[in-house]
Amino acid sequence: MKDVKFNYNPHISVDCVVFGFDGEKLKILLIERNIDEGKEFYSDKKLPGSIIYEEEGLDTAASRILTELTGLKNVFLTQFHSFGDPQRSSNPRDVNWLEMTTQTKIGRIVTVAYIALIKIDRKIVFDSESTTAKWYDLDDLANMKLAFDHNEIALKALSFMRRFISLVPNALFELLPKKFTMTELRSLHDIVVGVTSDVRNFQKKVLQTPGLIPLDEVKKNVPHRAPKLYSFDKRKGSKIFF
Amino acid sequence: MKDVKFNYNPHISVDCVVFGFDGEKLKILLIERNIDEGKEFYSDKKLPGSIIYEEEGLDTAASRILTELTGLKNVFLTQFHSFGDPQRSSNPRDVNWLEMTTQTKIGRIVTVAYIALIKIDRKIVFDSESTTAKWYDLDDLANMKLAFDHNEIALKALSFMRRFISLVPNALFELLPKKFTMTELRSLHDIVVGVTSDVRNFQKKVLQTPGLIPLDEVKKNVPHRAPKLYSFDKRKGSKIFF
DNA sequence: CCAAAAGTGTTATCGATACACCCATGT
DNA sequence: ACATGGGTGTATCGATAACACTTTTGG
Repeated sequence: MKDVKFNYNPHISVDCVVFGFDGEKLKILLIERNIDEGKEFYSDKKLPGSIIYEEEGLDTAASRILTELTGLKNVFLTQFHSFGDPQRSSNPRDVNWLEMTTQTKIGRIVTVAYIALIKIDRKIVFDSESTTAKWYDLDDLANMKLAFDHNEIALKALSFMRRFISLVPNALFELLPKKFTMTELRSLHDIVVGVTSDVRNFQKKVLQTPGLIPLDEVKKNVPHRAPKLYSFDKRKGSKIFF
Repeated sequence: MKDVKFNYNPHISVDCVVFGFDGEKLKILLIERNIDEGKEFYSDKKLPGSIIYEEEGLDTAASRILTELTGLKNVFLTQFHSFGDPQRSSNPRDVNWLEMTTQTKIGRIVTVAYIALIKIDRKIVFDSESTTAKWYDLDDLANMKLAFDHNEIALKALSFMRRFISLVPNALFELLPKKFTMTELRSLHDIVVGVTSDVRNFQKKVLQTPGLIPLDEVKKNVPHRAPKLYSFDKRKGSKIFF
């Protein structure tokens, strides 16, 4: 063992990259951060996250964060990567903000990042204890400068999510409302995987999915032929989870 | 922000699950840990790992650990999961050992785990500063009680590795010597993926791999027909890495 | 000459792809 | 009646899977 001191004081945080789908585009949930800089307010965005509590597991921390933020429980949540560049929390604005909100002297932070997939139609409480969250187009990410290295985290989350969906397509249903149309499913799939599927072939394949249930019901209030609704029974779907 | 104290003192470690292949079986590299318990010595095994240094990135820490342990550089190394159960480092034997070797009071530890794939024939320095490492059959893992939650980590590493190889089969070449036979490649592949491939079909597919070079050379000192040798040029292989 | 593993092609089956027209509904 | 998206089947192609005998070498 080298003569190295290990008594510095790092912190561990969990951040969640929360994805949604509004029927047309992929969305990401971001928190607005307002910083009082004396002469003016500075405002930007960040991923939902928190330093983990002393006796808290990582998965537990991630679902706590989501529940505090959105009021939702039983959300699809999976860890995907940890970020520990020593410089990642060195921006003075970030450091000040952290020490203000935590009331603690903060040195280095290692962040364990999670992906969450949520049904955007579930009514969400967006004002937990003075933070506000909003959905943003994923496409706009490139033009936003998020706090810390959250741009990098979100990008990596996106590429992980795409890979994950190709591996476990059933996870797509986490992003759709309980009842959805074939077209919704297909356009979501195509956006995520980055292809344009043939309508008939897509349908053919999807109808073989165990757990997919065609309902005796059509979507209402559409200005054309009403599309059939489907739902998905998780317990019957094959789960190749981790 | 809740009224929660964040000034407890966690530590972050990086552990490496190092895989090798001896021509027949998958191997894992473990470190022998000897604990002086007063009346007797207790000895068990653990994954190679270390608390990260104060100014060290995660990937950097992982390759430092590997270099210190084996003398190897440029090893295939990829992060796969972080472990942060609050109870995971609560075994008194583990705590004592940690505090002895680090000379630091250790509370909770979050571990970022990596997978390494190495060519078992590269000559390896196994005695770095009083630790000894050895290759063990992966099959024997179930019968060994490793330190901390290292059994769990190793198991998860294995399942990650299998999935990873199915996705990026080229990574198999990281486990083979520079020159290898088709049979070696196939049996390695079959062990990892858990199938038994047809000899001819396997050959057909593999020969299409960009970067695979048949050599004008055969393996020597075999008690039967000498098999052809192949090598693999990484730069020409398609890399769907992360 | 015997044992042991290496090397080598063809056929059948299954899954993936390409493709175009009529239908139901709201305005 | 028309505009808009919904719904449906067949034929081709390519990839994967099945399958067995001859060759080389060392002992």
